[in-house]
Amino acid sequence: MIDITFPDGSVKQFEAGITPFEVAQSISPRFAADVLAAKVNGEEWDISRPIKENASIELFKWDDPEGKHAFWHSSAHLLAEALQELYPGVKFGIGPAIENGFYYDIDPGEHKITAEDFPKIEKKMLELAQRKADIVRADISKADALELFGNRGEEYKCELISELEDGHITTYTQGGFTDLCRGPHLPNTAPIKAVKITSLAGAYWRGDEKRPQLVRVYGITFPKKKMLDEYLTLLEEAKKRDHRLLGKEMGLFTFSHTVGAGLPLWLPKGAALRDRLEQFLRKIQKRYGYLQVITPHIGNKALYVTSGHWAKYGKDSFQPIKTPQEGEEYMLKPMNCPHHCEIFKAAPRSYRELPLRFAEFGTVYRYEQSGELHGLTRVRGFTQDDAHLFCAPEQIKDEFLKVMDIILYIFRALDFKNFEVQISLRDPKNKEKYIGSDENWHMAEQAIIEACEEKGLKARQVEGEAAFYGPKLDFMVKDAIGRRWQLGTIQVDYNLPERFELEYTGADNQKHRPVMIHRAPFGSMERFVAVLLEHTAGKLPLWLIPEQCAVLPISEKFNDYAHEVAKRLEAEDVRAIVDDRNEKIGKKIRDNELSKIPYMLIVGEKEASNDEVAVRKQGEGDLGTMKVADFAKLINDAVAAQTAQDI
RNA sequence: GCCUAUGUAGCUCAGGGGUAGAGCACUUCCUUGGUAAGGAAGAGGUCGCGGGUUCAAAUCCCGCCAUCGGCUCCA
Repeated sequence: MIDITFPDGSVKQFEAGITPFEVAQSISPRFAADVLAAKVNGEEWDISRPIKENASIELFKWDDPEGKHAFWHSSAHLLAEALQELYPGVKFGIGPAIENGFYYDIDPGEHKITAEDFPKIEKKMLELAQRKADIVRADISKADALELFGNRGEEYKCELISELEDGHITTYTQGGFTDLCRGPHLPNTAPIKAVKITSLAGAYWRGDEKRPQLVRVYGITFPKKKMLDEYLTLLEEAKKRDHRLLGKEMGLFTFSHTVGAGLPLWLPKGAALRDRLEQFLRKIQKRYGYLQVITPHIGNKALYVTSGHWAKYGKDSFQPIKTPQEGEEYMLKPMNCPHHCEIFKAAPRSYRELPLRFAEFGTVYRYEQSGELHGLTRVRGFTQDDAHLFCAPEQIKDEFLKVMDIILYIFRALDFKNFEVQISLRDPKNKEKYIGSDENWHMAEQAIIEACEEKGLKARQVEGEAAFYGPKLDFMVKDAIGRRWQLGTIQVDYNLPERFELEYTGADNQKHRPVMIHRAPFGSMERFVAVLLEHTAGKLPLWLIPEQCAVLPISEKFNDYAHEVAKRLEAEDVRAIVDDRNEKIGKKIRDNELSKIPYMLIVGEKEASNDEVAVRKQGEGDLGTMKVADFAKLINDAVAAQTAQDI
């Protein structure tokens, strides 16, 4: 007999060799039917795999990420099995579960797979699933594994096997398909009831652009047909929140082939929106002792040679412009930091001035690869809400905490709840990719980790994600369809002060080197607006939205009054438009509801004679009539409440 | 940069070797209305750009550009 410890701490005895599925059955057969995966002593475990010793156990259902993971991982195998049957001779790369579904990378050989083949693949997968084949785990020696996959010409699998440790290699087989795999998996394919192949893409083998490109087949599966339908509906809804669509509909920004790819043009409403965001941040930063500076859009190439950016990113920049006479080289600035370093150097600095915080809405230009461009989230010209804090080493943590306050304040004000915090560390195996001493790297990384702990922020630490000059703390937000984008960022930099030989005089009358912190709470105005649009589905908060209300005259007789109301509202800083089209009031209400304008002010005979407006709130309906001045106050109070800076 | 797909009116899209189509939006007229679509008429496009094949190309072929979804990259 063995002791099985449950997550709540209770212990039950079972025969050695019992499986997690059987443990679940001992609790309730209905529960067992829902269990998809397990962890035994913290190790991922198939629910059909026997437990031989005393162990702690966790059981996962569909609602647990671990449950979905096993479900989709087994689905990836099912996809591979289907592809193997449909396209004999395909070679397999890897096929993991992902956040929403799974994929399998394949080398199709002479076969050509297109989107038209999806229904065929789905049908085959369902047909295979309905055979309810057991998914069987087997230990295999490295030599046997190499032989097994080698005989099938599975060069990619052999490469993976050759890197594995003998004695820790397992395969999983269902039906006629055997895969190199660590598991865990479902006990059989029966629970897979709904299948959708979602897309096809090229993907480099092992993520290396110098290696062959495989075909990545994406799919998603569910235990119920209804769940798939719901998922597809959700996807459709998400597509409507795409900032590229909303930006067009709302008249915020556009692109022009003639101006160039990745170079956004901000339309009047978008520019005004962006300006409001800038003013909002400016006010906060003023409170925090930031000093606004302005620097040119270009800089001498030498500046970037000094900073190290030329060596690192010279090829990825718009190439230098040569002056006609002297042949000097200037670059469109790809970042603001070197300029700000020069501002620091413009005067002798004393420790009494520190921390010195230079802020600038600085527009930068980067030659992003063409395939990378994406709406406003990845562009070639963008404006960072940048600032560089020059401080003494012992001030780092405090400055860091203050920046975190600003970022968290902004996220709160704009109702960003689902952000993730990531500490990006150096890849310890690839130190040559970074510049700066080991000691400085260690100090900076520790400062970030401690600052997060102090703020009680749950941060994910990721090695290899640091900038080449220092570690960073990033605030990531997902877009409408689940892609992660970095917004706010705080980066410690010991490197630039060194390269620019920045110094200040300390209390000891000696020269000291400051530390620099780069930070941008929005990240970039472009990306922030994009993510904001997707999060709000275009229903921006009242203080930001381009048009706060529309005045709707009941008939053309009241157009004059409507325009007068709008004018009076504008005078009170309320943004109003007039819908004086020759349409019935029902039509105007419908159109303005759909355009998500927060308030409609309906004016007819009654209102015109009483100096009133009939207020209708978007999505909520008629609020009754009020004086024009009272409505202006209502809007302005709401705006004041939304932008109150009670930090 | 790489792989796949797409590009027709302001928007959403249909069509397809031989007068360029619809709905919505827009303009004008009728209507003058009270909380989610009143009616009529009109205007609007070298079918992404450049080559080629053809008597004839928006349609077929090639190249380029842009865009979608990924990969790689992201100071």
